[in-house]
Amino acid sequence: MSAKVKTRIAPSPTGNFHLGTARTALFNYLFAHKNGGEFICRIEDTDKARSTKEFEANILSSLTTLGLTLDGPITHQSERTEIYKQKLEELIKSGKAYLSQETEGESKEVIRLKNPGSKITFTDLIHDEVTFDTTELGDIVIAKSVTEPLFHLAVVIDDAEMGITHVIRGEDHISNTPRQILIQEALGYPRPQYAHIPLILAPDRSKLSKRQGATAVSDYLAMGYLPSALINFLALLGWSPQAGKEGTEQEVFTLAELVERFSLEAIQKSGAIFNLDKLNWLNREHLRRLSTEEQVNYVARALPDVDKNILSKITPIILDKANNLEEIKKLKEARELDYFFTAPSVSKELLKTPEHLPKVIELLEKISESDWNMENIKNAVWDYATEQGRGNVLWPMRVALSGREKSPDPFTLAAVLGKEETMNRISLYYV
RNA sequence: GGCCCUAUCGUCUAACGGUUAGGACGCCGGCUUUUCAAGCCGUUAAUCCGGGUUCGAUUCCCGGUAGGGUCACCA
Repeated sequence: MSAKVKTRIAPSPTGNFHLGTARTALFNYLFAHKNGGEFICRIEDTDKARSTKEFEANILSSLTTLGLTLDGPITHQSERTEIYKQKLEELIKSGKAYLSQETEGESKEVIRLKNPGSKITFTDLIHDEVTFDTTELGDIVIAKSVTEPLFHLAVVIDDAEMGITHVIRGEDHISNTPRQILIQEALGYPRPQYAHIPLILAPDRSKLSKRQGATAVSDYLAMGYLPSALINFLALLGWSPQAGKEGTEQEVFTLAELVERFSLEAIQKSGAIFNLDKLNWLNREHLRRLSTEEQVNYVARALPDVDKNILSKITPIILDKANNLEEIKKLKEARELDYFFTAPSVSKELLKTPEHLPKVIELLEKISESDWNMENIKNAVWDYATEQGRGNVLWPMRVALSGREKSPDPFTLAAVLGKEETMNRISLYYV
């Protein structure tokens, strides 16, 4: 009989929710759900000096926004000193740990674990057998005092007491594992299954840090990356849906679809570089899958001052040009969107062949207000444009409307601007 | 430096020991109802090196090299 699968994410609130932690959380979530188990969160706030409530709030809200729901209450290590104290006393009583008088620096007492000094081999679900010689570790410090447990001790006690069956965490913890197993054995706890996932790397293959740019999930959320896109991207970083005979070449997934396909076997052994190009592509893909209303609301986040009616007309055009909110803001700052709101002033040179404009006006005049749409506008000028050379007619028409060398096509522009505004703008250059 | 982990296109990755080494992003090129973008199509591009084992190694073993992680009274 095997116990029900239970996984956890154990962030310490000493910084905003990191991309790497998010991916670890995702893999824990996917594994638990795939196996009908539970996924929970434990806040590791034993370092009172560095932990803050603000960071904790950032971590929790990021988790929620990403859709990584928890299957149990959130626990705080700071509230569990009683159990640590009890276990610590137990260890000391049995002689497995002892009070050690430190002579270096200020002299005071800490609690050390008596290290039997053996080789420890554990099975890692991703790396297979891993062996460490623990002799060189010495007697490790497990607490500053009976009421001040250190990381390794707290982790071991909590994982065991909370019934964690699978410890899925970053590879940076792989060398911590033997010392935790030592504590585990002293306490008589069973050993959970371990899976150490490779790290996320910066483009220069170094550890992803603030130096190379944003590392917090909340930063990416603020830049307009959709939670679903972020999840999708993180999943593909180190895990492959192509592996195995059930493999697929599909790349765009929802969280539910990821749960369906996930397996630890398909996780890569080596580190993966964070590739912004791919994230942008995925964000676009997820943006396209949003409903029209959701898309308009999305664009509104970057253009809060724009009238809703206009916004709903230009949303498809904007989403054609931008991958995220930042890019939309840039379009606005570069005045690329101005022609949607105010008539441009256009130089005669840019119009190239304005002599065709009178005819264009004549043709457009025949369309009634109620029939004013892209299809009809195009039909109205198309034959004339084809006859005169399309560029000769379409170019000045488009430039009169946008004032720009580059812009959406004239039919789209005219439809968005409406009949009156379109006629006014073109009439300005009536020769 | 000790210990540990890792090594397929630029990047993310696929390939029961037998494949023209596949897909995706990006790049480059082409197509389209002017331009830009989008879209569609296509091209370019990889098994770190050296030894084994084998009829046959991307795949298994050993060594080297390179990269990463870790060596706290942080987590």
